[in-house]
Amino acid sequence: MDGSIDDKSEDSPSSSGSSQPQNLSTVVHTITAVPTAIPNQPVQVQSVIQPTQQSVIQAAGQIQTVQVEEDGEGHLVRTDTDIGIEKRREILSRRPSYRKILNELSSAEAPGIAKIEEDKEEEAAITSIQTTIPSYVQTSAGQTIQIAAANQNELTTQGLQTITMTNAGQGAVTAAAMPAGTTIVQYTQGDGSQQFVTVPAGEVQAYQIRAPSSLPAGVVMATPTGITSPQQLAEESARKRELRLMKNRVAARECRKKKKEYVKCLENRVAVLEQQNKALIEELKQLKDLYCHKNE
DNA sequence: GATTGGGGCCGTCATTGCGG
DNA sequence: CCGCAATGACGGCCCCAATC
Repeated sequence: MDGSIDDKSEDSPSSSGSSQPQNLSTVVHTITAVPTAIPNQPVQVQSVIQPTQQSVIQAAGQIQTVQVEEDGEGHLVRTDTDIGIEKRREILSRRPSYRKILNELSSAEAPGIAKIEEDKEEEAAITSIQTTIPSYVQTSAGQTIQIAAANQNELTTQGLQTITMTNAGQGAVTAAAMPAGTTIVQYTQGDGSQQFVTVPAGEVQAYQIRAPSSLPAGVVMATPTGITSPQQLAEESARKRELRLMKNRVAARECRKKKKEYVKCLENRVAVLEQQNKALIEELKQLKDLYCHKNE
């Protein structure tokens, strides 16, 4: 009975599996406080609803004003009248997005925390390349095709440094490993790692190179036209697999990065809330003293 | 110096939810 | 319904500190 808030719905974000349906619509925050310390009337208490990672999507960072009522046993019970239960259930069933969560957190408070942008600039950079690539492919007859960015500095900062198409017959590094005539699309990521996508022999001219907006920065996808033989089909599926793995690799990297930022953000938030809690306890103590002295 | 246990990072696979 | 991005889970690798 020291005025501390006993939040029974609190749960660690990582401990809740995303596949389990959440049944957290009846969130009751029981606030154990000394009844005599608070006048017998509805009290405005600042509480943060953060029962699971799912709810964090909507609730994290929001200091929500809630109604608190006494339950007859000296406990002050919060009643969630301001959130529709159905809507809440719907919200809770959604899978979390660290980006969304972080943006919620940073917009709700802590102006110092930078928002994660939606990679619009990266996409813009890629788009500018994709308009350039086809003309290179069509006008050059294999050999080595170097595509240099118009604005090298910008591209470097956006994660795409160079894109080089090399005829394996001339390629110094990959010639030994690839069948004669195989073409490799090489790209370099912002972190310096290099990735390759193979293009079967004789298909260089038949490819349209495009960079869909869904691809991560630095990825150029080649789409074959008119594949007929089983070998080509196999190569195509292998290539698709490579692309999928590559994209997933990048996605996993991004996801981990976001997750780390999210955890850091939460830790900061915990620190802030602990401070607030301390201050509130202190204030409560002072008010209590004041109230007692007045009655004497 | 060899071994071992923990922690971090990475790649891959499976799953889920969303948007077209 | 399908394709895709996001994410959890898992295993492998590497590094480091502690112990023998």
